[in-house]
Amino acid sequence: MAEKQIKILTNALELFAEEGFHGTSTNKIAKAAGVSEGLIFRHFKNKEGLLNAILEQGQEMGTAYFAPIFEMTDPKEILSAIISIPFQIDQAEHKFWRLIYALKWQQQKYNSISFELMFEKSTAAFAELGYEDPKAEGTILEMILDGAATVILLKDEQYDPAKTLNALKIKYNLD
Amino acid sequence: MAEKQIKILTNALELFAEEGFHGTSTNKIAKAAGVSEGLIFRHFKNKEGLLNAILEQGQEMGTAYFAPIFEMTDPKEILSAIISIPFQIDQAEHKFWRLIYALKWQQQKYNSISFELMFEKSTAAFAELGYEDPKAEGTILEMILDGAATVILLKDEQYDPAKTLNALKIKYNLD
Amino acid sequence: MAEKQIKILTNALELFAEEGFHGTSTNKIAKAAGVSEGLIFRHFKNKEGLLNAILEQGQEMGTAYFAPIFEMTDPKEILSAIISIPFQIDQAEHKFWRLIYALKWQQQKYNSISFELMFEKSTAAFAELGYEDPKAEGTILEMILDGAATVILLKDEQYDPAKTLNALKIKYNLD
Amino acid sequence: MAEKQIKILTNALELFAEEGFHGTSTNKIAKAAGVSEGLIFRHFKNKEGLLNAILEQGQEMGTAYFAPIFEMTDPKEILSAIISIPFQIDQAEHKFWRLIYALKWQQQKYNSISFELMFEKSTAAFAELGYEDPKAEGTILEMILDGAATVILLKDEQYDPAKTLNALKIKYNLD
DNA sequence: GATGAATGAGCTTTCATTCAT
DNA sequence: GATGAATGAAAGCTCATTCAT
Repeated sequence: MAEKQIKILTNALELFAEEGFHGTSTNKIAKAAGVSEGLIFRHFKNKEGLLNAILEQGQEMGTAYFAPIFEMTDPKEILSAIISIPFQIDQAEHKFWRLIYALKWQQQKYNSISFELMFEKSTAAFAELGYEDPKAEGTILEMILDGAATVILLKDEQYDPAKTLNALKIKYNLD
Repeated sequence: MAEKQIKILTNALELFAEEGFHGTSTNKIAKAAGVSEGLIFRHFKNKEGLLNAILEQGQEMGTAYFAPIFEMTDPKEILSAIISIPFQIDQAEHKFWRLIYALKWQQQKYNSISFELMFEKSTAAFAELGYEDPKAEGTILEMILDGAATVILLKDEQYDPAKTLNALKIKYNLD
Repeated sequence: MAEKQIKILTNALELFAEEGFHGTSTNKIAKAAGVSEGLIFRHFKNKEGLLNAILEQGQEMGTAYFAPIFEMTDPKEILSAIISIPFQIDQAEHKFWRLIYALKWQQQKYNSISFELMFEKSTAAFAELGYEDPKAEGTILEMILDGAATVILLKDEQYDPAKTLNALKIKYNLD
Repeated sequence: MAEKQIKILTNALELFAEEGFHGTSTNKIAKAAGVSEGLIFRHFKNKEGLLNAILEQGQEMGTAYFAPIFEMTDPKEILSAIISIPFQIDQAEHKFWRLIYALKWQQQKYNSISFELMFEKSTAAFAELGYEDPKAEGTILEMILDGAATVILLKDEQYDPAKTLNALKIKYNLD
């Protein structure tokens, strides 16, 4: 991929994440990337095409988190892994996940299937561990994941990730 | 407040919640409200003024949830009340909260102070109940609230609120 | 004439004079006059009707200056009277004349016939006094009148009217 | 400068001069220039920016008139040169000066400093020539310039420039 | 007479997109 | 590949004007 193409992707990601898809003009992206506005359309055809390119590129990032979990069998290990996901987001991926979560609220189209699968996986794990209402537990875990992502992505500095994750694992007897 | 003014507010809320602030044109709002486009600007001056009017109007709704909690003293009662908040959102308020949560992701300006205060209140309650790391517990509770709101507002039909809330309370010995 | 009607006329005159006809909105006039916007149209039918009302009202002011001159017969007296006109504009009429002169530049429609007549009158006077090129002298006098009005109406404070008028009269042997 | 950019400037100048800044819509300018309306804003950012561009471009025209005068030393030559200025406006510059003079009446912002300097220069010349009240004479000259410009720019056809200028010079013993 | 809600046309401006170079 | 001029549609907003009260 050409250098300028990457610059467009990077800057578009950042702007989309911060100011929303509709709130970001192609003009602004071009200026941020130090590139002519026309070039965006040579590379991506559409503004929406640009968004999709960002999403696809991030897809791999997502499966890197999820794939290993789907191969686990020990329920405690599974839950521990799932619960740790949001706490592992590193600085480089921050903007991408911020975009993913922001898009959730804007349109239905941008909803990954991986999350659904993980929900089922966790419900099964809770069942295996003898929880009374595994489906409710799965829902709660899903909430915790969404909530953890929200807090981590929106107010990073105000909490201690290690301690928080630890307290969470204790709550599920996973420590 | 004039009848048409209310129609504008109601329809704008709905559209903003569904398609985002930037994704909703004043033209679309006017048509949805059965009103001339100019009227929007006579009543609210700005598109942003319209958003603020919606937010201010909803402010009262927010304090209705929070105010009673701030006067409670029993820690278990406090936590139980806080944890129940997202599950009490009724259909009429649904759109409003969807908008509030969507806005969280777009700019810092739209962040209520009530949430911060509630976080402190819950941390104090955890401390009083003898939790080992009250601050971490407070953070987790905040995550659960954010996550519950996310799940409730975005995929209402897929879970059983009563059972989920119950399982949550059990987890905190609040049942 | 009703009190509010006068307020509209006064404020419209002021605003038209300062910011131009097209540069002044009826909304601004209404606010300046402390009156509802609708009232303007009840009294004057049109924005242009309002302008015409101002002009007609000022017409009398104009003839007050010109009428006596048209009855004079002594050429020196005539020229002296004509030349003095712009220096006699008092504060109350200032805004009105500013509007008249500003309108000159905007459309042809607003050109008074009185000026033409005065031009002829002065040319006749110059002829009677034996000036070599009375028509050229008339043109120059017209220029001086226009120029004096321009200076007086646009930078009132920067000159001494008495001395200037005096020097002018000397130049024409009218002292 | 691109061809279309010039077309915009030329047509905007003409329209502004004839119908005023506020009386001319960008739509009308675009149509007159045979250009899309958007292009105006790509090149000039603002409607006001377009006006400024016209003014700046004309600035040079102005200094072409004034610069040589500021270097003269002979008082008679100076006065003669100053007095001739308005009579030298040629057809190509006509519209520009019409705009300049029209703007004088609308806001203070559009007032050139060159005129002030010339006023001082003429006052000094009158003093050197032994006029009794040089400041009053300077004011009168300023009036004549403004008035000449007014007559020339607004009713070009109705007078004989050569004869008028000549009569003026005689009046000042400059012939 | 007077208000202020309401309108629709038109305004300035921005936007995503195209195309010649 | 890359630019930047150019477009047309649509955006947000203002305007003069009308009308029920």
